[in-house]
Amino acid sequence: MLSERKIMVLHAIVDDYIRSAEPVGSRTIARRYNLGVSPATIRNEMADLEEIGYIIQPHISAGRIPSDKGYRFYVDVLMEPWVIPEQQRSDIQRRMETHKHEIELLVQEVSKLLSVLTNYVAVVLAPQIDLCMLERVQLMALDDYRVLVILVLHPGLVQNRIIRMPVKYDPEALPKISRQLTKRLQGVTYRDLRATLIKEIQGDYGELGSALLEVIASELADTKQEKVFLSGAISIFEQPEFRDLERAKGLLSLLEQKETVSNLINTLSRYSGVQVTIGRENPIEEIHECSVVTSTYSIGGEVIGAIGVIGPTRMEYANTYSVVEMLADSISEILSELIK
Amino acid sequence: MLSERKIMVLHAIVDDYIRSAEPVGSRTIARRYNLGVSPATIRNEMADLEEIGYIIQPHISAGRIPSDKGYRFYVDVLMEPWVIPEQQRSDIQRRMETHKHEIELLVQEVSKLLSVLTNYVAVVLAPQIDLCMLERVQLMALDDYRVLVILVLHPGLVQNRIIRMPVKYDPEALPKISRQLTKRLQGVTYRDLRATLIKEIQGDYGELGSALLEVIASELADTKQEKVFLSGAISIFEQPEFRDLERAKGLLSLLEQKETVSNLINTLSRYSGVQVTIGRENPIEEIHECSVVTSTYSIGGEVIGAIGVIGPTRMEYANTYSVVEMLADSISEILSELIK
DNA sequence: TGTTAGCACTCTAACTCGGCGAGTGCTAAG
DNA sequence: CTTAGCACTCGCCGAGTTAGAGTGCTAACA
Repeated sequence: MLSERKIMVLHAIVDDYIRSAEPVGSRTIARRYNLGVSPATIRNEMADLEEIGYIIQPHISAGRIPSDKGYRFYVDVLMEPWVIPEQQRSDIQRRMETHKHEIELLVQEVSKLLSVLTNYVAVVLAPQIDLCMLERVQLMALDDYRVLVILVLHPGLVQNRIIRMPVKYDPEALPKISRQLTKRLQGVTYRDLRATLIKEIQGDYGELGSALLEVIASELADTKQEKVFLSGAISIFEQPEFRDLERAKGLLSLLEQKETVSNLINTLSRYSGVQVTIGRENPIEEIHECSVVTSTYSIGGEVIGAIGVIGPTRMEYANTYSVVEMLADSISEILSELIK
Repeated sequence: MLSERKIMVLHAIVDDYIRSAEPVGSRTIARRYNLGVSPATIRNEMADLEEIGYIIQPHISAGRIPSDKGYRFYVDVLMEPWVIPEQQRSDIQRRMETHKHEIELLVQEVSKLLSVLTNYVAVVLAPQIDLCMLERVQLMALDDYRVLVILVLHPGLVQNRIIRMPVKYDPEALPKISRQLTKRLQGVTYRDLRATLIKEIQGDYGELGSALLEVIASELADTKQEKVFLSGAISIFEQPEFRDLERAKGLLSLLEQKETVSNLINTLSRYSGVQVTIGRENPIEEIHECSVVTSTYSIGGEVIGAIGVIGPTRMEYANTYSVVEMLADSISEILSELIK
């Protein structure tokens, strides 16, 4: 549909604009990317490209910039994958390995890496326990009143909570109740745990057991909000498009709403593989001038979290794409290794 | 040393400047705070106040603004404590109670409250486990290779980690080793845990025990960095002094360095009670134009964390002071309640 | 029919400049 | 000691100007 030359012109415009953040004029293209034609010819091509909506003229006496549609074409068709140098790859691997012992540290490290490697805002959603299935329940006596409840969830995540019984209890009874609970609750997702517990209160756990269940159920937070790790929020100030304070403020205040960010990344990474969402394709108005590159990561094949990068639509798509892809893969690998 | 009237003038300047962020002129003071004298008289007083360093003239044709020394005098002498309305007090209590079941959520909530109530940047350091003493060690078999290690620390904090043994092990042996370890490690601080473990490897834990100790020691993160919860970073844009992008950037990039922030708050909150640090009194250059109000919180009398607020030197000191004081007290109370 | 040079035109960004207003310090009188 | 009066300083704001970049159109050329 597009002539070879139009594609080359579009490619040149996108590349140049990503690099310089300045509207690209016909003369610049003729000079810098030698297409073998004069500026006048390029002007004609640009007029056509504008007509079909791939590029935009901010004002009449300026060059052109890509539209969302133009970026989309670039990402889908033109972009050449960027290969991360082996050296850097192993650096990254090494830095992640260092933190593999504690999931939160690992996730935080990934977030830092993402922002450093891309120079955009990085978002990492910590492994989501909501849909994890319970593998084991263990109750442990701490003292006359307090009990430590340990919940081991399927792909190797552990939750614990100290609860306080209203009356003294018999520590001897705990192992049996633990076994019973494990049997009953195995396979229940964390999300459904509370409801299930409430049903089970009527079960044959004895007086202590029922009391325990009641306390545990009441102590479990109703909805467990997903943890979000942000890095590089400051980097938006490096982008000329956020030199305008109002716009920067808009994005920053969005980023402070962890839940919104978490929902956003979850929504955008719905499909497997790396997803690129450009400008107005985004569901949130505040980032209609941003693009988001996301991917999911998994433990042992189960998708359990997501990572993403938020930057201006004028983003280094190729580079960002590769980095997101690689980090998502790495984190999956390391986490999966842990539970083997 | 200062005449009554000079104090009134200084008070007026600080109050007005905190409110308006505009240099305060003699006429304004005469009009707004009826001291019963004319602008000319006030000008003379202002000239004196400037001479002894309490106020500053940004440029010759502007009014005066307080200097760090002026703010210091205000905080130490003039400031009238702000009483938080009972209604608000109970609102806060209620919001905190909601999250008391999970320490991290609680801490995060406090951070949000701090920033909302003060309109400045809030920092909350999560309970520091480094100096907590071990109360109990419990090993739990997960499968043929993996062991769940649970460390219960003194004032009711729990750490856990899954470790993977290089060879199959005998789950039956775990309870005994748990008991032994608990006995030996009781009272050791988390910080010293690793070193102590390495020493203990030679102990009489049997082959499995020694192997376990070795793995645990190697899996414990060397230095546990303190968790920092920030809120309201966006609020700095509400402050006219940060309308200048460069300055805002400076502060924001400082805030992204969690470790620096954590050290800062730790240093400033060294003494008990609410501490106010003004402008150049701060150890970090980036916040020489900011003031920091901090306090510590504790569990059962042991100081275990700190909270703080960072804002421009032109800060609502009275209000901020009270809010920091109250939230620090509340969090101590709730946490102490938990371990009773 | 496609390409190119030339040219008039448009629009923005940056700069200059003068006037306005707020506030001061000084002086002299009360 | 206080105050009115006054000359002076300086930052801010808006208007006007200029330079520069880029365009679209037209006409000539291959």
